[in-house]
Amino acid sequence: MNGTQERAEDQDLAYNVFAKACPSRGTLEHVTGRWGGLTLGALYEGSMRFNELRRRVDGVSEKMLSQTLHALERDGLVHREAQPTNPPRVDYELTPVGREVAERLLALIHCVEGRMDDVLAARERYDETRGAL
Amino acid sequence: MNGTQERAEDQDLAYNVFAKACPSRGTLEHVTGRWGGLTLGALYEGSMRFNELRRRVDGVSEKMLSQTLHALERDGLVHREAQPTNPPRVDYELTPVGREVAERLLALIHCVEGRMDDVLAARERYDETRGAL
DNA sequence: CAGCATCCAGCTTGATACTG
DNA sequence: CAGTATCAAGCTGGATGCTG
Repeated sequence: MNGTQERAEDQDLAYNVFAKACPSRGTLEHVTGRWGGLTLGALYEGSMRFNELRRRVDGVSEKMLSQTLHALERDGLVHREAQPTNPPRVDYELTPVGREVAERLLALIHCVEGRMDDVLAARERYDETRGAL
Repeated sequence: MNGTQERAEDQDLAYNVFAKACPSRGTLEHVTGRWGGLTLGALYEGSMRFNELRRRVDGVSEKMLSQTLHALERDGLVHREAQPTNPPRVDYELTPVGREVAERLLALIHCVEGRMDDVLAARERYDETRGAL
C-alpha cells in the first residue's frame, strides 16, 4: 500500500543504509556494534579515561575497547585528548555529532531495557510452543 | 560531576545493558546486529514476505535472514504469519513492541545517515594526519 | 516460495605478553 | 596508565544442496 510511497525517502537522502555499498552502513555498524554502542552510551555520561571506560563497559577487553575507540574517533564521534604526562592520561569524550548519535542510541537502549519484561515473556511463550512440537 | 548522579538511573531500571550478564544486552544485539537493524527497518515500512525482505535488505543471505527473523520473533518484536497454501506464503510484520523499537532504531539510522558528510570529512582528516606521521 | 542442514573459510574476539 | 603485538579458538556468515 505504501511501499513505494515511503521508499521515496530513500531517494531524498544522499546515504542509505539499506544499500550494501553505502558508507553509512559501516558507520552504523561502528555505532551499533557489540562495543560501539555501549562505549558511546558510557561516554554520554561524561568524559572518561581509558580504564574508566573499561570498567564501565562490563566485559570489554583492552583490545576491543582500543579498537572500538579508534573506529569511533576516526568517524568523528569521539574525541581523544591525550596529555603527555607521566603516567599518561588520556580522556575520551563525545564530539557534538557523537552526542547526537548517542542520544538516539540511548533512546533505543532505554526502549529495549524498558520492554524487556515483554521480550522475556515472548521468549518463554516461543520456547514453550516450540519445545512442545 | 554527574557520573554518580546519572548512574543512579541504572538502579531504577530492572535491566541494564552495561552489565555483562543482563538479558537486555542480548536483545540489544539482536536489534542492532548486522541484519537485525536493517530487518526491523525494512519491516517498519510494512508487512513483507521472506523474499521481499531479502531483496530489500541488500546483501543478506537466506540463512542470515532466516536466523535474524527467528531471533526477532522469539524476542517478540516480529510476528510471523504463515498461510498453509501452496506455494506457501509467509508474512512478517512488526509487533507493537517491535514497532516501538524500530522507531528508535530508525531515528538512529536517519541521524547517522544525516551526519555522514561530517563523518566522512572526519575520516579524511583522521587518515591524513595519521598517514603523515 | 519458504525455508532447513551441512560444510568450511575467514573474520572477530579474548588471553597473554610486552612497551613507553 | 594507556596502550600495541601476537596467536589460537570460536563464532559468523556465505555457498550449496535439499524439502515441503
